[in-house]
Amino acid sequence: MFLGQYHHNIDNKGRLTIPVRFRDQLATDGAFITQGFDQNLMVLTKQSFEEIYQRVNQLSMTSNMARILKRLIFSNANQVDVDKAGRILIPQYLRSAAVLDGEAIVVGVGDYIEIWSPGLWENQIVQLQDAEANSQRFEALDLSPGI
Amino acid sequence: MFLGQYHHNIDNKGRLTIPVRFRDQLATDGAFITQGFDQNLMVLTKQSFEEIYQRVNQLSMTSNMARILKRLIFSNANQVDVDKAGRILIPQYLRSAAVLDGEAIVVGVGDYIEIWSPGLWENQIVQLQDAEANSQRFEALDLSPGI
DNA sequence: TATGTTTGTGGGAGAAAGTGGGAAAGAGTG
DNA sequence: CACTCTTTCCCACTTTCTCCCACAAACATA
Repeated sequence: MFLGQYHHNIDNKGRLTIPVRFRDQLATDGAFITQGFDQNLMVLTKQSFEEIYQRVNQLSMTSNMARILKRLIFSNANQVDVDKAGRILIPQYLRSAAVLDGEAIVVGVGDYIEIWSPGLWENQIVQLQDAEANSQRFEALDLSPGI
Repeated sequence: MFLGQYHHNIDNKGRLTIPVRFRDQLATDGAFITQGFDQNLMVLTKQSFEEIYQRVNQLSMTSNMARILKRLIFSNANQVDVDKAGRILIPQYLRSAAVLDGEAIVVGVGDYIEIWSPGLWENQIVQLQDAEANSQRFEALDLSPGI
């Protein structure tokens, strides 16, 4: 389970430190990085990535949207290894896709990890802290038992 | 069951003492802390949190609302361990989200625990003690037995 | 009242995490 | 084949964090 948010540097070789709490889950059987839907990056465990792979591949090839989605996810995907110092190497084209330069926010969102440029993450926080919107969001989810 | 309210300090390392009466329930199989709905924090047992986790994780990645919900819930969450002295470590981003600095009110609200900054808790108390409002405001909630 | 125990709080030492850079290995090019 | 540029691996430093211990206050017990 990936939880929490961490601020880390990206050095001039494009390496990003993965928070300790995330490493084991990624290092066990490899991980994949690809472009997200919101000008961010996603890091997925092998298992999660293969699930998505299956699901996306079931989409019809004749659908324009499906083809675009496939390109977005697969053409930008890359297997990543966690080095001895706990870092991953982010390819240049992904860094520019997510406007990453020097620093990044590493966010745990349950099954996978998101990587954000600090500025864009700030925008997200503003959205996330909108109390009124949140009450609607949670109503849609209906979390009544439990909470 | 978590009941009562306690005033404790947060030291400059971000550690908060958990009242003795709450410890056993949290320490057994770990606990999770996350942002609440009213500028406070919630501490949930593993069991409660996993219920939410399952629910939220089933949402589709291609839904914008689903991604926001995941970020809202998971990026602000963290597993916490109770140390030998009975304290938990509250991450920096959660301390600032709940305006915690130096002291906190730990409140038991049944299934889970809330953590408040003393000032905001005072506001709550004022609202809670408004007898006239209390006689009216809960009309909408149906507490009839047997639901 | 004296004594022992539990709870809350603070701080210090050691370990671990994060970060940067250099050298070796590899790929690409003329 | 030689050269250059990039990539990968390894080492070292600094900072942060975590674990452990110690003290003080509160409480209970005799």
